[in-house]
Amino acid sequence: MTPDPTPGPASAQFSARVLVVEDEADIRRFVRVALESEGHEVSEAATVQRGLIEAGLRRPDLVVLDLGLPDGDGVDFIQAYRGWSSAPVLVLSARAGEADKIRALDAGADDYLVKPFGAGELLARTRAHLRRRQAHAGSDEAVISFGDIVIDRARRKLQRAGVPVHLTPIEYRLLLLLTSRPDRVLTHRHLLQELWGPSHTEDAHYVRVHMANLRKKIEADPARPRWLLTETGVGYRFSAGPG
Amino acid sequence: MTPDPTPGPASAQFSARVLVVEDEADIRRFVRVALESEGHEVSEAATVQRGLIEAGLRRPDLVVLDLGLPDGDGVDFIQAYRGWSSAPVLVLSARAGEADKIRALDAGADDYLVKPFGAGELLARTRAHLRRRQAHAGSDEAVISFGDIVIDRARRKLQRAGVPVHLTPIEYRLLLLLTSRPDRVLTHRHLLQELWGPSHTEDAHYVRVHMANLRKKIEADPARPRWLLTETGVGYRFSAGPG
DNA sequence: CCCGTTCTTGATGGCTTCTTGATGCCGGCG
DNA sequence: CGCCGGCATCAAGAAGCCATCAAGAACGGG
Repeated sequence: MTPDPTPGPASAQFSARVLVVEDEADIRRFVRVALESEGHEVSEAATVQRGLIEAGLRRPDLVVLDLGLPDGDGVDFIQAYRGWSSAPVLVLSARAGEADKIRALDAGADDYLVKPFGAGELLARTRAHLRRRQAHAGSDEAVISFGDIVIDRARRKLQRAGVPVHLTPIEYRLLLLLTSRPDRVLTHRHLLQELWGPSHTEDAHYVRVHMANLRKKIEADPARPRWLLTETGVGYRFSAGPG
Repeated sequence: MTPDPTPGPASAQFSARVLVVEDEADIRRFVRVALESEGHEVSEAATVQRGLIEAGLRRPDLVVLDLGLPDGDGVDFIQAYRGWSSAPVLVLSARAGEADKIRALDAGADDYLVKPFGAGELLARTRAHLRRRQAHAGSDEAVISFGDIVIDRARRKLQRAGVPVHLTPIEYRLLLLLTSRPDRVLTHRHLLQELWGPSHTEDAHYVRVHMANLRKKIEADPARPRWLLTETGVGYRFSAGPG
């Protein structure tokens, strides 16, 4: 397929949202600093409870998870999280026993790193997971364009006929979700889950309002959309092709 | 509706083709025995050269790779292999240094296991990689076609003689139900249960109305259907074969 | 603490889809 | 030959879904 044109693997990195679930403040800071040095956007949580809430709110691309948390086992987190997300989970643990590793991996974790660990290895492993995730994530181009619209993902900016157009955070994420899966129908459930988290999968109304606002900004005739099409009773679709 | 496709952890395992590239016969055998105990089909190679040839021939779902090979560095293997395959690569190595790990992971490896390692951890990690791979494989192209009809399940689109045809949600689901069981008779009860739930298994009339609408859209002569056949007193059947 | 932006939430009207009843066809059977 | 059960078709009304507007709440920056 598309041969990898990247010269150095590590250089062609992109920025991701990472959630760190860890109760020890020192380690949390160590991990945060390391991840931020790669340009990632880091959020933190110190408990299982809080971790699941943050995960629902921030929708991270990757989770770094400590197994020993004050309010429960990290494996509980994984099982709950896997109920609605498939983002990679990298486990940190002081326990080096094989049984612990197997339990975490079989619960749905993707990697297991024993403390103490080096920042270099942590970052290399996150790169490996994010790289794989990105490879599967449809169009990963930095710039998407259609009609007179140009989306610059790196700068998070959108132009229409050369004129900058402002999108609110939800509008932007909604547009990216749709454009990154051209021609696919994304169900209300799916969109709600991605944008609002697993607890709001019923409020289809949210999507309609924001879709209307988005259409006003990028469609020539919002009442008869050319790009953002409605699939009645199902969801929405970004129609890429010409005509 | 559609249940979460993620199966249980270790239980719902499946058999995969695995290539082991390793020069030490003892370790090769150790790894082979472990993998075969999980039901995988194992092939072996002892050199980079031979490994690439085997990979081309066997098209493995996963590669277990030793870094220290007689005819070259395992990283060479990864780089060459990544040119045409994205199957997960799990590296085995006696070298525990961080620099070695980073180099292998950034070259395209997915995991790095330091010797000596336990069979349990090796298997848990392969399960993690294969599980992820399979989750993504679920979105493979599912295209059904018969006569001048093409159903693109991924895009939820239907074409007739190249012309897009719009189906309502119920029509679409009805058609999928029938086409997914070619030549089998689906009873009224069964169809009603699938489309309307267990509380409407008596209203056979619903099915007739929607079947009529569906036939109008995909049959050349709706009065004398070629694909969606009536089994009087029983239900309906999708007739796949020619003639 | 104030102000502007963004999100949520409710109301309304238009449109699509589904349901439901009426009607007619066909084949089997008395 | 006429009746009857199962089926196809049609069309009207009901129900559900969608677009849009607007007001108030929540949020974040200065």
